[in-house]
Amino acid sequence: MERKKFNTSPCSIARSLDVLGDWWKPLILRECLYGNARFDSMQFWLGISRNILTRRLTELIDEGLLRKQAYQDKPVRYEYRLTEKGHDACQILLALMPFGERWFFEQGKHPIELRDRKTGERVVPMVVDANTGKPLDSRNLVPCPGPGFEAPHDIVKRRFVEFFESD
Amino acid sequence: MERKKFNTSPCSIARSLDVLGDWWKPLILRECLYGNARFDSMQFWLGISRNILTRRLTELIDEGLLRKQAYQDKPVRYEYRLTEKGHDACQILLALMPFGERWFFEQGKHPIELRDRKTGERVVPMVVDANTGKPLDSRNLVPCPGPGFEAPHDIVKRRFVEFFESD
DNA sequence: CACCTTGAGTTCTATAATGCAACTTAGTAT
DNA sequence: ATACTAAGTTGCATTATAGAACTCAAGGTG
Repeated sequence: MERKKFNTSPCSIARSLDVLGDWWKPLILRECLYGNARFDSMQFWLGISRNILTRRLTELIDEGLLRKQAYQDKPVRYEYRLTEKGHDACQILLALMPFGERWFFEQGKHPIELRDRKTGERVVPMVVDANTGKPLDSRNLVPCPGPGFEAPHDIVKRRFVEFFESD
Repeated sequence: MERKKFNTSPCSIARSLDVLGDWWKPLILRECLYGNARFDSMQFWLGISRNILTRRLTELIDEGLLRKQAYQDKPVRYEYRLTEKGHDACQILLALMPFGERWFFEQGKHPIELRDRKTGERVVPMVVDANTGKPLDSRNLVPCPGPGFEAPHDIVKRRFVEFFESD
């Protein structure tokens, strides 16, 4: 059966996952972010099958995260570059880093770190509240219907009753 | 063929994806975060197949993101709760939200928003640099070998030459 | 000129994962 | 005695994935 789609789900997380929710796509974006933008090179460093890489690249282009650009003619050769949307998606990669560093490597033994391109200063991604600048703890958060919430009332009620009754 | 594993990759992103990199696991975590912690209810709201849900839940438990807890005996019934690691993984869900809101919903028409459990204040996740508190733009970042980087020198060189030559 | 190499894909095949529906099991309610 | 609920299992048809081999166009080499 075909994979379930989330592109009509009333949830930002689900819709984002529809575009990014597999193992390869975020890693392909990582390679683009790292400046490794060509087919064979990506294939080598990722260890991905070539047919799968082809498919993922066209999906990422269709979804607007990458664009294909020729870097030479005769023979024409392409590289894949991040669009603005693609760069925005990299925020999610940045959020993956501290989680991975914390749980899968010894303290202070992370294999790769980020630096500012100009200053060379170390950069450590962290998720905060945009309004207060304070770190977020998911234990203190509750989901609420936003301005775009549309659903039959009984469903809403059922859903949010469930949200709030459980603690 | 069996899915490729990234759990030995020297990359925090790849290792994180090994645990979270599919469509369902982050959504299951979302349901737990939203307080929707029981099998049938999850299955209903997610629209996931029951056998897949079973498998994903046991994987999430094995990976230490969830724990199974009985909420009644006779008959014994369970709910799934986030561990500390699971709550930490929710940071990634938080990072998915602004991306989804920006690219898949009209401005100001997001269906769900987060509020502080105590104050009720709206909370908007954002990825910043932990040191400066400034927002991060992936265009200004370069990856560098970290303290835990271990690889034959020629590989390192090839890899990072590629990193820096581009652009 | 015949052959090799490079970059970027396609095609083919065996194995694994997914979605769907139906079935199980233990205890409770009518 | 039958129905219902929660939490799964089982079986089956359809897809997706990994891996390897093949294609194609252009340039370089002996």
